[in-house]
Amino acid sequence: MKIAEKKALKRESIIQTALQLFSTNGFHKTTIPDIATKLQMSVGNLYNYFSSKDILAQEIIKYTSEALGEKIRMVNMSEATAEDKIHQIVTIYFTMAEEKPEMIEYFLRVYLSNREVFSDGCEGMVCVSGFITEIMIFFDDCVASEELRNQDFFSAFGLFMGYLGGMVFLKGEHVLPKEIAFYIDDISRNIYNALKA
Amino acid sequence: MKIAEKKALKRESIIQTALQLFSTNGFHKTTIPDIATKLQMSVGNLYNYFSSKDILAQEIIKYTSEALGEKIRMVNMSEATAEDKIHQIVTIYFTMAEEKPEMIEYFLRVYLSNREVFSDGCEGMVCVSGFITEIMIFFDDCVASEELRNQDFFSAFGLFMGYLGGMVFLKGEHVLPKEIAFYIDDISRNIYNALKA
Amino acid sequence: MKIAEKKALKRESIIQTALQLFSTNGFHKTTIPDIATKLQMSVGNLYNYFSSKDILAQEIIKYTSEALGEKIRMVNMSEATAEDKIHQIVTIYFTMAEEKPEMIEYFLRVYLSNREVFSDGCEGMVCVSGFITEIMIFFDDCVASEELRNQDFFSAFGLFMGYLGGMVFLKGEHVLPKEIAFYIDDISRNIYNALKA
Amino acid sequence: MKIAEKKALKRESIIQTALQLFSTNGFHKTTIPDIATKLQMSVGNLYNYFSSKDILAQEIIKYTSEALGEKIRMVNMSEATAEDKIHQIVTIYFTMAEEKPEMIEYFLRVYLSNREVFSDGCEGMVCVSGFITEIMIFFDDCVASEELRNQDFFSAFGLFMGYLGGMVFLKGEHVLPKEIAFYIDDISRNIYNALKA
DNA sequence: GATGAATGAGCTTTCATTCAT
DNA sequence: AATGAATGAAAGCTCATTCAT
Repeated sequence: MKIAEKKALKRESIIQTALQLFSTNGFHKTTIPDIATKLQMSVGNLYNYFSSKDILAQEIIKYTSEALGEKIRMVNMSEATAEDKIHQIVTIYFTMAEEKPEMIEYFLRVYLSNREVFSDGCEGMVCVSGFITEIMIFFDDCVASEELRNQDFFSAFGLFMGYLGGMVFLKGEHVLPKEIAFYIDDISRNIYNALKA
Repeated sequence: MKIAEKKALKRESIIQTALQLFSTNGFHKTTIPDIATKLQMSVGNLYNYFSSKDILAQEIIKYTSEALGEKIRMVNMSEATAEDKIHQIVTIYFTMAEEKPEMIEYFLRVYLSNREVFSDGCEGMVCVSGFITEIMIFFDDCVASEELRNQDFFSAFGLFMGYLGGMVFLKGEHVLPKEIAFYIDDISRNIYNALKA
Repeated sequence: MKIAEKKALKRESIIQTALQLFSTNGFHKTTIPDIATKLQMSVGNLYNYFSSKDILAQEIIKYTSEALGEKIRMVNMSEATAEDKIHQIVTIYFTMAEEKPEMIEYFLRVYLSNREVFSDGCEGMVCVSGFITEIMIFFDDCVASEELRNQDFFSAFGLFMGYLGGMVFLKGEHVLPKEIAFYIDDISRNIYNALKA
Repeated sequence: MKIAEKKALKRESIIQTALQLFSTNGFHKTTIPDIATKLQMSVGNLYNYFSSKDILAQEIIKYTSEALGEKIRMVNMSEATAEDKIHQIVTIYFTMAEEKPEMIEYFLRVYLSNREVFSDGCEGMVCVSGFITEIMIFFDDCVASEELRNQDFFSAFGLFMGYLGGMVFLKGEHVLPKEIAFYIDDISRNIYNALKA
């Protein structure tokens, strides 16, 4: 294996470990030594891969947003109806919340709330554009096919992002009386009703 | 003025100042000296009112939840239609986000994301019950009058809380192309469509 | 009751409460508010009786030394043999350690170890002279009657004070396998053997 | 020199410096910055060696107890009479009080009196077992050879520890009219008389 | 005499980052 | 590339003492 490849692999393993720790314990409660220890790596070497804790946090949000966006791209490329696509997106989101909760939790507990960490380097929403772009494509397509009502994109985006994020937050607080998967149908239907033409 | 009254007033002024600083700069980036300085008060004296930074944060979320819940109680007590009530709630929320943004931001940037701060003392959602209870009453009433479809409460609650919170988050990120008030009608309509019978 | 009397009574109740708290929790771990609270008294008022925490600690050691000295004075005034007097003193000391352990513990845990507190006001051993004086009289009497060997007073005093204090320390550490009273005979005998003519 | 060796050396130099400061100024009056400054070391780095001030205090008592125990082990291994061994132990103790007073003072002024510091980690007397064990061996040997009277170990241990400690305390208070060495013969004789068969 | 809110210096501890090896 | 000892500023919190009421 080439050196560059090995480096890329290690870079990704750092991202994944840090992602998990940040999500679970919070950005400020996770220390660089914590991350290094879990990786069985020295702190000094970690700094060879990411030049600061903030930069690391920013790379994680890009990575996560890209991963989520990629899944939604599949939906966009399919020939399904709007109603069906909504159901698929909700399913993807909640499945991820079940199987890789750290990704969604990172949005909620790290990105959302540590403005100062992301202000230099993630202005606007550039670091989450991977995800937003796909939602935008989905929405535009369905408006073009006259399945969804034409309205300001952010009204629709806020619904998706806020609703799904909110449910995962409630899950994280252990206040949901049922498994998150139970809500997929209800929520898909609510979203479709809200947006349909 | 009685001493007890003066103490209560000072207590509230601490809550309001801390609320603003926590919302703006984040919980971990706001120090006790920051709060004391802004209040022209000594650090030691602040601890005569709140025994720790965490306790202060918890008292703030209770205070905020109560204040928001009270406004929604007005709506619940009115004789309006479901569609109208939704519009009123959205208006209240966005008006508050415009006029007292720190309250909503506190939910998003402090309460939502610093689990460890609220885990001892705000288990479940007891510290935000003031707000949740009113949303629950609103929803139950409208289901009873057959204006809204009967479904799991959390599916509906997640929609409200998540959607509105999401929009305010986007506002805070300065990515919304229009004033937040502009979205009131669209969003009310979306929510009503999502939930109507 | 005269005002002066009331004041004296309150003064003594402060001494006793502070004595107990200092002995149990240590000088530095006991706060003035702790003492005031236990006395149901305001901190401000406590300062009307003792002008500082250090002064209070000094008054306590004088009080304690006086109380202990008084008991030994009884022994000195009796007509008993040296061997008997030693037994009586040991009994007094261990009985006190059982019934009012805070007095002995105060010697061990407060007076012994917080030099800086007693350096201004209790130089030499003036604050414990009440106790020392009586031991000195006891020793001189028994030497005069040729029951005890004549030797440097401090060699004898160190034996008494150190031995008895050491046993009470061991008691406080819960390492003694028996009740402290069990050791009275052994220890009296050891001391008598050590000092007898 | 290996890194591990250098670390061990530094660890010991911290122990010695802290030992001296704690003994002289008391545990609560000695701050971590005081210790770091004297070592020309940063505060943060000191915490790389000892995870808290309490832990440091505990390591010191173990170290001191071990050092003292080792000297007494020499006596135990010699073929001397009981009377002679007592004289040797007293000499060792007083010589140390003269030459390395901080070790003895640490027992008296730090270990003896700051119970809360040692309660978690030094329960019973485990942290001073190095010293106690040797005294126990000395006593058992001399009882076995019928030179000393058989009695409860703690009666004998309290005599040694308390008497010697008491004398060093008096020395520290500057109330002894003579050098401490002057008392060696008297005290050895008193102890021997107290314990002999 | 009595109150307790107020002060603020000072404490222990943490942690992102650097750099000699 | 890899190590981890070292730095030091800054955090949360405490508490003896004062003083207006």
